Amino acid sequence: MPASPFHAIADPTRRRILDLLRLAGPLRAGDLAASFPAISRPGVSKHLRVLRGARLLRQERRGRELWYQLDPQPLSQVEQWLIEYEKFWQERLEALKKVVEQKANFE
Amino acid sequence: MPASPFHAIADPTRRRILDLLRLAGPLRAGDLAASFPAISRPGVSKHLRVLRGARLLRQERRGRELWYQLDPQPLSQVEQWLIEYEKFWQERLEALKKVVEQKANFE
DNA sequence: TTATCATGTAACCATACGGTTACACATTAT
DNA sequence: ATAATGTGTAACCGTATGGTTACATGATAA
Repeated sequence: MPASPFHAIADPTRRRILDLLRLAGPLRAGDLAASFPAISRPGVSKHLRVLRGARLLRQERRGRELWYQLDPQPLSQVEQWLIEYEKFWQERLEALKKVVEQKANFE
Repeated sequence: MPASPFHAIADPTRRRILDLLRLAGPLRAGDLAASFPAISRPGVSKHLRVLRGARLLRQERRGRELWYQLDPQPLSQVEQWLIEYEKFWQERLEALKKVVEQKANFE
């Protein structure tokens, strides 16, 4: 079951992990764990597992180190879903604009 | 605790509820429940509660009926987060393009 | 070869989640 | 007044989630 990206990004810690990889480039599992002093290393490791399940991470083993890199591709699924809502609220903005203009004509 | 939109859209049933409201316009709680034969009415009601908590729904009482309407505004929070990733993969595509062109020069 | 390091996993725990049935409460219909 | 309708909530249940500590494994360092 390749977990959905919607579920993967629901957790704020997981979003921060993705942000770190996006901003800092590839990082080792230990680097990531060290970035979350409030959570134990295995705790972070479990989040990495979820992100891997959603295919949001690529991993490369270099000796005993494991480097993680962001693969944003599955996020396009979320983006696709959101696009329909952008259209929706664009229409609502258009409607609002008309109402405001209408009102302006009366003042 | 105004639940985050990230969490609200993590569940597929809740996404379908939002889709219904987006496509069909305002609907009564009962209409929505009827759209999910596999889930009991209180089950759907609990999903509505979560969506309300994320401020994704506006409700209007009309007699004993309760009409729900989509308010997509909080989704912009998700959109904002995603935009940074679009930039990121755009850059990766650019890089890929260059690599491919480079390769073409050698063949 | 032995110790150390980097990492994942297993087992466990408390809480959240998604579902159910039974109930409560207004509001409309009879 | 009483019945029926529309809706939310409480209590409960099994499973998932996010966290922990202890352990296993593979790769470098001494």
